[in-house]
Amino acid sequence: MTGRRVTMADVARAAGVSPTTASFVLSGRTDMRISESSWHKVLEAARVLGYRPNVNARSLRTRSTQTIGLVSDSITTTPFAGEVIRGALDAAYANEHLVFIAETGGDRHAVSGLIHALLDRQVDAVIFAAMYTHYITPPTELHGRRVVLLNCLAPGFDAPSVIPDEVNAGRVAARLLVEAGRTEGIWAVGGHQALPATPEGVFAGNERMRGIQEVLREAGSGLDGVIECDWNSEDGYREVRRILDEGARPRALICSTDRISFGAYQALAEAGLSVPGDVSVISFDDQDIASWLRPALTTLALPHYDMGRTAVELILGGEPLDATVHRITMPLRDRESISAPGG
Amino acid sequence: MTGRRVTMADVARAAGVSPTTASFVLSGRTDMRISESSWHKVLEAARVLGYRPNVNARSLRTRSTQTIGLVSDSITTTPFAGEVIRGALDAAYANEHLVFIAETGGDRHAVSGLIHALLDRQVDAVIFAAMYTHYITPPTELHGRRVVLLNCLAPGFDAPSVIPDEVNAGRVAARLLVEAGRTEGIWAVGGHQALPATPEGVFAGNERMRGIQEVLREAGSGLDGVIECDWNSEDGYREVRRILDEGARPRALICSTDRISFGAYQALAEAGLSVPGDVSVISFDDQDIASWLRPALTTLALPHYDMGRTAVELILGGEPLDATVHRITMPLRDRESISAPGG
DNA sequence: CTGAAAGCGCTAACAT
DNA sequence: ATGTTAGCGCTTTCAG
Repeated sequence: MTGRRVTMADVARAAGVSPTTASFVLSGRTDMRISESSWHKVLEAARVLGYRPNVNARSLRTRSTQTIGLVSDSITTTPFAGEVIRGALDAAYANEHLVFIAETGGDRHAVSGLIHALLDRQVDAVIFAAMYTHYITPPTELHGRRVVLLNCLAPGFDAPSVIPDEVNAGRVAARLLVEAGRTEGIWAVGGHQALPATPEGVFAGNERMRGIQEVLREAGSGLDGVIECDWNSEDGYREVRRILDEGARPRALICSTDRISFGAYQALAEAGLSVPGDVSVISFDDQDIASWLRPALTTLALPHYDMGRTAVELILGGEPLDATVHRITMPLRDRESISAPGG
Repeated sequence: MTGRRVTMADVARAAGVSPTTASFVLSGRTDMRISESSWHKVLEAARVLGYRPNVNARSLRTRSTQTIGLVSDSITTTPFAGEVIRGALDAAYANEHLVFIAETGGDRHAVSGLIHALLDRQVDAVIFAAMYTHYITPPTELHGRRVVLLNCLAPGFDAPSVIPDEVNAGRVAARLLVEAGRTEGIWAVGGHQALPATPEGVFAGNERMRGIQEVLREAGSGLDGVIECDWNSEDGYREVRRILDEGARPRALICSTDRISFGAYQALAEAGLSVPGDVSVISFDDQDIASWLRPALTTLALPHYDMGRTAVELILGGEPLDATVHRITMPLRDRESISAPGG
């Protein structure tokens, strides 16, 4: 764009050496021996002329563009999307790569078009990311390519997956309650996310519930109730209000998302119930709002930054990309919404 | 990546024509006349072989990579970042372009490195974006290049800027209050954002205040007080609580961000004041939380999607990029936090 | 209407 | 230790 760039030929000419020599010193290769003086002359000429390599031209020979594509259904709209992008960007930049971001908006047709657009620009690999943790069947355009799956699983497809460790997050949540002495009156709000409206193959809820049940069982406890509802603040409010109205007296709420917790806080407040004394709340996600709530919400953070970073590191790590599933730890944000009963 | 791609030479050979002919039909050019039969043979061969052009190789001759770079200080972390990216992506894809996203994290050194990385890959243009609406001085690497400034202004730098129309948003906010009969007891929380800690050159607050003052003056009204504080929920809570404790009796709050409004709601609730009856609240930004609050928050939305889209459209629109400032309308989200006094 | 040939900026055999 | 040359996949002038 704008103005002819100085080429390697320009540098070679200015330095009084052949393009070959210039190429060797500029790409810092040592397998061909170059004299001190040539070395210096080339570097100096490059500096003076402000030489910069044309990565695309180079890639024509080397078949590597130092470029990664990240396609997703709607990653930029989701609250944490920025974090996976940021993780990916950081890891890429640390390895002198750049990343194309592409978003399909869930449109099957756009998926194909975007992947082609990426491939046409010779990306070294593509990260295929999903907004919800769920099972997918990767587009055929991706078969046989260097791919990493992000926040989704594709059994039978030969590529690594990077997903949050939901099972363990469930365990940590339950353990926290048990350690606080909250072993009865425990309700799970949001549950398995097993609703008619829920897209096929969503499994985050199931995994969390598995971890939760496992720990509660070991502690000789269990769930008083599981409310299957959508993972938003409105449903959180409505459903918690409903069970309260129906006479339930929960002592602890395990909310599937911070949005549900937000709604739950409102319903609890209206019923004159205090958090964490009357009802303790443990949540998942760690959206911004979790720290704004009063009392601040204890929650297990979706490790989106680490997921983005890990995906890129797998690609650039040099290891072959096999179908391993990488479960990324969901860190506990221990805040103020859990206490001993009445405490 | 993986497996040799089929080249145009392959297509030409399969179709029994020269590379030239293949090139002409595959790029759909009509200035050279090609026979019906050659035309058809080439297309058919391309289809059968699954030919896809190598955009990078092509760009070597055409000097266009159909690629845009978007650099920002920390766009991915900011709540709406996703929206500007999404706007940019949509506009780019509609024109068969792809976009590199790069983030500097505010590090001066990284700015230079990232812009070089972008330029080395021959992007057709770069969008330089800022998290806060403020004045900047563009990095020297960008001088003389095709550039669009996003959410920032750089007087003297020859590139268009795309920013939110804050002045008019201020007018709309004030007008709403006046129309609801809220002409006294109006406080601005957040104000000009003129704090010691605020980075130099931030001007969104100033512009809003200008619009607000202008309309209130015309209505024979004015502000009872302006609270300069940070634009977050904690400060919103603390400052509103403070003026309440000091005996102020506000009838309307103009909050600089939804986060401030969130804090204000808490302080108001604690003081037993109802929204919108006792105190009406008008806000700016339209974060997710605005619609979750009860009553839902009336706010002027930061037009991030449109800003991203506009920036790309300027680049691809064919018009030369002059130093025009494009002010994008901030749409009103008219919800439930404003009413007539006592209403 | 079509093809041969040069060249975009760079790398890599192969000579020297 | 360095230069010559070919070629990556594509476009484009110029001949035919």
